[in-house]
Amino acid sequence: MTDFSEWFHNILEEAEILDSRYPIKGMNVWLPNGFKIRKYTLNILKDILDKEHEEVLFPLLIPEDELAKEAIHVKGFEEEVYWITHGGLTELNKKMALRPTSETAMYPMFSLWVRSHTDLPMKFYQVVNTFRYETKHTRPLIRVREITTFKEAHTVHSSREDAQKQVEDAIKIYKEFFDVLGIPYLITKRPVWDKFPGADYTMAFDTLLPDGKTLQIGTVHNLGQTFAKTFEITFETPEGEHEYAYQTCYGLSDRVIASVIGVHGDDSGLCLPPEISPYQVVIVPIIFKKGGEEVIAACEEIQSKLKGAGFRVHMDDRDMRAGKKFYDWEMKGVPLRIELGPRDLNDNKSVFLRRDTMEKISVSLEEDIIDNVNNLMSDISLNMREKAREKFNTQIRQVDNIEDVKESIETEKGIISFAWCGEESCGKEIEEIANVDILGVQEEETSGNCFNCSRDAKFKAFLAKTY
RNA sequence: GGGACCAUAGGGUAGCUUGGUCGAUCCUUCGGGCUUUGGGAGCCUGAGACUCCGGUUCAAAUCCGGGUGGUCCCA
Repeated sequence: MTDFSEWFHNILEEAEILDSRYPIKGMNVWLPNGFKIRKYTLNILKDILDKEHEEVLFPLLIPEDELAKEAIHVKGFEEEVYWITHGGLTELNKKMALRPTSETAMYPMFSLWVRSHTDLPMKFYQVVNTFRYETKHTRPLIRVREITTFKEAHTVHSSREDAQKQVEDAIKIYKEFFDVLGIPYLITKRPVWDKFPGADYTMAFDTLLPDGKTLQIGTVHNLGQTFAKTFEITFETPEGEHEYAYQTCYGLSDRVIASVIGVHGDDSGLCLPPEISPYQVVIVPIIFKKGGEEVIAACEEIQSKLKGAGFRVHMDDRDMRAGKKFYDWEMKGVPLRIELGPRDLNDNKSVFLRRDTMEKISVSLEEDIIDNVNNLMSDISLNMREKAREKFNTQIRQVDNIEDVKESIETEKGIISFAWCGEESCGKEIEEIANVDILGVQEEETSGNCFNCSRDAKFKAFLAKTY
């Protein structure tokens, strides 16, 4: 994978994930295969969220005055809001925004819903499309004008501690989710100048793509009482007082799919975790003129067994050469391929090929195929996760001198950890010198001095080239 | 925020500098036919393109301006 950009662009098309030729910059069409990956991925997330959250759906349009209410927040988005100015030929009295995110759509309603401390906590999420007028270089799934899959959760609490705990819970939820997908991540607290507009602080998940640049794949914000004050979200305490609520919100987007593709993919194409692969098993019958029926019958039997056990199975009986089918399904990232030909049938066996290792395994047809496939699937998941994590870890390294950063990042890319004082002016300086972004900090005990300004180091911090 | 480059069949490209040879090249893809099938088969046959708007010119894929879209670099 010498040029990730090109590889990524090609694989989206070849694996029929999405069609980026839609005639609006930064807007793409989900194709059936991509849509399935998206669907199964969402199912995993929803299963986790549904334990403690309620799913809701808010309107796409936000009236101008609501969007403008929270000054800091709106400032953060003003350059990239799409506006609806007309209804038919009539110019609207009040413009309406296409949501860039839904705080200002939801919170006026929260203000109506939240009355008493007994209403709290409230935990909602929705999966919607959001719009941002990107003027720079867009790229499918990574930087788009229509985020087609924005999963945003919003919670309301009666105390600062509760909100704080929710942030931790949200991080746990996202960890669990990314672990299922085998996507490694670095969790940091974003620097103040890079937090969500209006938030007290922002926790973020970053992963690494094959070109050594980090991709932000999830964020968790503690909103404190900022929005509650703006939108008058108050509750009555047990003592009969009225207090502003405490809020959090956290989100994931299409970038999750981009990271699955980027993190696990290789020169053969996609490599999908079984959990989200549209087909988990593909059966390829090797057919000759003679004996074709027996081979097909044996394949069909395997297929129906596996389908019965709940696997997503496909038998590829297209009229082409077997080799072509092999390349095709490898490119599409199907975790397991089962080949069966007359020779195998004679020996009462079949050939398995696992996509993650490209390892061929001879499997007797007498063994319990369901157990066998089950084990392989969990093995593949596990191996993919570990392989990705290992690779990720080798790309995080510590650098002790600001002088070395620029060269280190340019030659080796990846993520650099360093001791940092935490001062904004110093941070901006580091970003300028090294031509990178500071991802954020981890708040653990740190001794020594800031590697730039030599003041006492307060944090272990991370920097990288980012998307 | 600033700058550079690019746009030719579904995808990837040649042609553009020096306008006419273009009725546009090659690979792939797609349709039909024969033959094949244990790692991208072969042969025959057919389909498919000059981004859009305007300008210069006897003549524009080719030159000029703008729109849209794409790619990259710097802040």
